[in-house]
Parts: sequence; structure tokens; C-alpha cells
Amino acid sequence: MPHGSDPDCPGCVAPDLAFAQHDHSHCAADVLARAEVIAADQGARMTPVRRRVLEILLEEHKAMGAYEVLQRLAAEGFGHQPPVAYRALEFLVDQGLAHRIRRLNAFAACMHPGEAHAPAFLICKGCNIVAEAPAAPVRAALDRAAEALGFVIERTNIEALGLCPTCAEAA
Amino acid sequence: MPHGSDPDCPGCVAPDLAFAQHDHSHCAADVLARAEVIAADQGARMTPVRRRVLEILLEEHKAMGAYEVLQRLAAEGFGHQPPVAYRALEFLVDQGLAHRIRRLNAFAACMHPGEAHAPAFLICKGCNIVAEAPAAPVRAALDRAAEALGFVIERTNIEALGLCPTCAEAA
DNA sequence: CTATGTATGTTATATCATAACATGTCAAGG
DNA sequence: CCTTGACATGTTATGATATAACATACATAG
Repeated sequence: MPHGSDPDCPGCVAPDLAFAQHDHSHCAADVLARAEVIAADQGARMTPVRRRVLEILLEEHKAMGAYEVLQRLAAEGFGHQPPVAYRALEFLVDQGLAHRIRRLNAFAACMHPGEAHAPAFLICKGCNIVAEAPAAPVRAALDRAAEALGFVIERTNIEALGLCPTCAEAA
Repeated sequence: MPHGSDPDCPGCVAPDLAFAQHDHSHCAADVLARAEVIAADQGARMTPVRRRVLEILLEEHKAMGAYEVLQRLAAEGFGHQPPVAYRALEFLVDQGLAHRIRRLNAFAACMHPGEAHAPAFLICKGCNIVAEAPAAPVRAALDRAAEALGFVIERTNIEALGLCPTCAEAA
């Protein structure tokens, strides 16, 4: 199961309703726990900074710039220099525990760690919320397009800018 | 027809064989001519800087950073400051005459201006060549994923990092 | 011709990212 | 135990990318 099983948490019941309000703290705890397992499985070391960065991304539940993360780290006694944040973020991205959203020069916790998934990011230009949409069909189509050119894909960035339901209605 | 009709130009005969060697100057001239028409149709002003930037992107036939473009402009008597390049590039992107490749912090001329197209960029990490792949099916899949969340897409960035046929073979 | 919007150019600064090196930590082999 | 090698963290410094704000020039409609 992709999320925990709390029937009162919309984020668990319908994890892909990314724009819906829900008690995110529950999802966060769940994702974090699974992240620990994944890291251990891969022989990766989930150190204090790294764990804390993932926690911060999960707490904030939004895309954060590296310097924004760094500020939080510094305030908590970790290093004060950019590489501290960038390295932890890079680690998380490499482990599939976070994603880099290039359009925003920002990072967000992966809400589906461990599941083979090809995320697409929907970025609302109204409220700046970023949703991680399930995009297996998108990825499949992209793989076919690449294959037609003999290109072998290793990583993808699939991002869309637009309006979330709420902001679209307002406009 | 997406390109000119010169049967000796692989870029024209098989425009989507993006990684194939070909006499690009012919494609460039063709694209540039069509760009002029498109801009005029849209009531956009194709000024000297803007035209020159598009020409530069077409000549180089690769993704270029804004500062790289700026250097060329400066050497030719245009302004020497970043906004000069960024503004022209932004204009071209808005008109659909160029694309921004976020993964590279770079820009590339659109090789299919005017055609409704949803480009995907295949970035070879071996040789750094960027191919603009036809990705209508990819975009369609993405639209469906967005629609499922009630999200309205305005712009997309679909990019893939990997190996082109040549580099894949070498490895 | 002149008013208005748009384009270009400038200065200055903001924002994002990494290179290079020193120090510290941890776990496996001697 | 203790050494050694790999990796993690921290630092200084700098590089690379991007935009804000303002001044000047230019085109075009009225």
C-alpha cells in the first residue's frame, strides 16, 4: 500500500488527490518511516542531517529552495554553508526520497518512496503548490519517443505549470 | 511540411532524426524564415536583437546558456548586460521560437516553430547534444494525468537525461 | 507631431550552485 | 585495540544564473 491505512487521512485514502487538504503529519510520519527502510536496504547511511532535511521537506509539505532548507538546518545547529544543504538534498534525490523541481529551483519530499514511479510535477502558478502526480503512462510515452530515436533514458524531469482546481475556479 | 524540401538535407527529409549529422545551415535558414512569419502573424516585433539571438541559437545548433548568447551579442555591438540576452530569449520562448531547457539552464532554437507541438528534450550526458523529440503522446498522457487531479496545464517542461545512440554504443 | 506603449540599455544586486580543502566519524581488517 | 580507508560534515571562496529598477530611445496610432 502506498500510504498508511488511516481512513481519516485523505492523503492516505486517496494519496493522489494531491491538492486536497488533509492531515499531512500522518503521511509525513509514514513516508519518513519507509524512507528509513529504503535507505537501509540500499546500504545508504541515513545520517542526522539527511534525516532532518527529509523531515523538514515533509513538515513543510512544499517545494523548498536549498537556501531555505539551509536556514532551517543552521538554526538547528547544523552547518551554515550551502554545500551542507545541497549535499543532503542530492543524497535524498539519488535515493529517490526527494525530487528536484527544476522549474522552481527547489526540492520536495517524495510522497511515494520505494514505489517504482515516474513522477510528474504539477505546479500551480496561483498558489505555488506542487503536486506529485502519478505519471507512469507519461513516462511510458516518453520512453517510446526516446526509443524511436535510439535514446536511452536514465532520468526524467516532467513538470507542468498551470492552475490547480482551487485557483482555476477563482480565476 | 515541417522542414524545407531539400532532399539532400537529412534534417529536412527526416527532421526527427535529431541525432543524425546533417547540413544544419539549410534547416536554420528555413526555420528562421518561418519564425519571421510566425512573429508577424502574432503581431510580435522581431527586432534586431531578437532575430540575432534566434540566428545564434540556430547557427550553434545546440543549447546555449544566456551568458554564452550574451557574449556573442556583445561582440556584435549589442548590449553587454544579462538582461539583454534574457529578454530576447524570453521573447523567443514566449513566441514558441525557442525552448528553455531547465536541466541545463540553457536555451535552444525550436526546430518546429508554428507547428503545434509538445516537445520533449533528450539530453545526452555523453556528448551534451540535446534533441527535440516529438512528444505529442507524452503531452497527451500528461494532460490526462493533470485532468484527473483537476489541474489545468499551461506550459510543460519534459526533459530526459540519458545516452544518445552514438554514446550508448561507445559505452 | 506628440503621446503612449514597448524595446533597449545600464547599474546594481539577488539567487542558486559547486570547487577545493580540512576535519571528523565509523566500520572492517590487522 | 588501533589503524586505515572510505565516507560524511564543515569551512572558505568563488562561480554561475537571473532579475529588479531605472534611463533612454524608438515605433506607431491618434
